[in-house]
Amino acid sequence: MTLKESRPDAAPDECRTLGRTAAWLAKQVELGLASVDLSLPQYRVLGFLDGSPAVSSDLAERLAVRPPSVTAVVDGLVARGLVERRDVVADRRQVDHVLTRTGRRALDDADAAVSARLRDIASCLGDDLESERAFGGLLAWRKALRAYRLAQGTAR
Amino acid sequence: MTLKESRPDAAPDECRTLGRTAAWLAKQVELGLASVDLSLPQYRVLGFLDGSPAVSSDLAERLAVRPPSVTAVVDGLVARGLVERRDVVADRRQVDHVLTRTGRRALDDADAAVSARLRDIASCLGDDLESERAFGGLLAWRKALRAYRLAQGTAR
DNA sequence: TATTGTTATACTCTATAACTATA
DNA sequence: TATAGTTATAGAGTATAACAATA
Repeated sequence: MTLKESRPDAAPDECRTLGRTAAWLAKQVELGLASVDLSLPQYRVLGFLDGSPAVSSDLAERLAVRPPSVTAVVDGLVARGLVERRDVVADRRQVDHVLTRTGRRALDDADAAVSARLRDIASCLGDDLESERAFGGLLAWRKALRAYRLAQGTAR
Repeated sequence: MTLKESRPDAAPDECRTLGRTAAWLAKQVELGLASVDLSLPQYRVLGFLDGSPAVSSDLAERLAVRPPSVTAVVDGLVARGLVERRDVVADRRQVDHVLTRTGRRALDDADAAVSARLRDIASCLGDDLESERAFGGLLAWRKALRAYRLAQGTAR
């Protein structure tokens, strides 16, 4: 089909450029999020806050950004009423972040929008088995990212 | 092997939040790119220019951004000597973009850095079969994205 | 003194609107 | 008149450095 696929020894090359695929996939996620007026960083924050609240330093570590970036992203979410800042009584330097009811709804909408777009794209494979391979791969990456995070946590 | 065999009624929820995984994976790609001082948009441009040159409008369409964003991102790459702008003789309004030798090297380095990080993460799965499922999934997404792009092109 | 988070500031990526050059 | 791309400008996300409040 393409130039690369027709070459006999293309297998190593296919793996080498797999990061590009992840980069394009990320753009598709962004496009899906645009329909619910959310950015990728905002989506990550909401997703992390889903389940339990978190203080600023937790967010910075898990989002892999510096503290001022957390402030900036959360500012936007607070302004829209999706996240609420709360004082921490035990240590008054810290700030807790909780998902509001509106925030939960926004996250649900975002999940739906992105899922729909991913399904749309996967459906272009035509083959159900191949499609399952795509989503199964994403499940594997979720598992891997969790394990990786855990490993980083213990190594630190 | 299939998604639903592990837990009977977990599939809907697991699929619903799969976009979050793509979002986190994107962050990991960004972190990998940081080691070669490249951003996700820059990486997309270099990857698209790999193989053949492209005029600005082609880039805008394929990157899914507006024309001024192309100018901005390419400005940075031109300043670093990774991309070269060239006049198009047939239509002097257009501007062609080609990867320089330095740009090719930067792209190779980026591919290597991102691949290494992805392998690092996948290795946390412990299981080689599961790891293969992760990378196989990414291959499926690459195929899907190509098919999707093609479908969009014909539909337009 | 050390730590937590914010403010000040700057750079990149994104957009829209207005403009230039060419067709 | 229409099209390709850039410039002007603004907003979001990122960073570093400096600061305030608290431990």
